[in-house]
Amino acid sequence: MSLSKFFILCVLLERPMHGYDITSAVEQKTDGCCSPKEGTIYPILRQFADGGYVTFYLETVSGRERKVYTITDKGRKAFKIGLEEWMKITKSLELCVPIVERCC
Amino acid sequence: MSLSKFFILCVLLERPMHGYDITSAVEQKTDGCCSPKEGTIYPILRQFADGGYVTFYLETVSGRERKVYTITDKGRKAFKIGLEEWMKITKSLELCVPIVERCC
DNA sequence: CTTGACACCTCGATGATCAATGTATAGATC
DNA sequence: GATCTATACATTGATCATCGAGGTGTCAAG
Repeated sequence: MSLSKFFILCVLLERPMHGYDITSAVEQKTDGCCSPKEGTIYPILRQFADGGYVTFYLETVSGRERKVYTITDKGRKAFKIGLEEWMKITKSLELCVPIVERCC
Repeated sequence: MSLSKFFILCVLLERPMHGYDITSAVEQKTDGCCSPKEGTIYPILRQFADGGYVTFYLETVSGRERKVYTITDKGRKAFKIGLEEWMKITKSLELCVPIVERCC
């Protein structure tokens, strides 16, 4: 799973969101390190919807139509696996912290 | 910085290594989540050498020639920045742990 | 009535990565 | 002594991920 996909699932975990909103949520969440553009997220969201990782419903807010995406159980499980991997890697990365502190 | 680049710098932080060795070190370090292939690491290592992030010397071990790569201060600094970003993201990801524990 | 923010989308180009292949040596196995 | 496996370098074309730029349309502010 790419980082973009991982973080899209991550922000949807908090609350349902529409695509445009997801972009800024991911950027915020990752402190600007991961900021997927529209050309990235819309294809991923369709993939996610096709694969059953998210569902969406249409909403019309002041004349503008939105697709609001909600994460499914399948999506949550996929994210959980990714999260466990992230934390496992974090543990071994923590050993590097004192080394870089010493050198830089 | 891609994850492959990040983890290559990470394993070189521990000790100088030759390319073939880096592959398995990264795979170990990341628990198999990130396992860059030869077609990935050799171009990156050349990029790193060109950019001054690593240096290398030639070594001949039982007839076989090796390039042993050592991380430089510049490489360490670059890794440090990546590591700080990683840890910052980890902090906000930690908020997700109780949520996925509850749901899955 | 134009500009900017919102919200969707697509497409070609670029970049990252993989899978496959090639070269060569050492040492083990048969 | 032929063959196989592991080590070690490297390149190549294919594929996948992502970006940048553009297009559509609405609404509100200036």
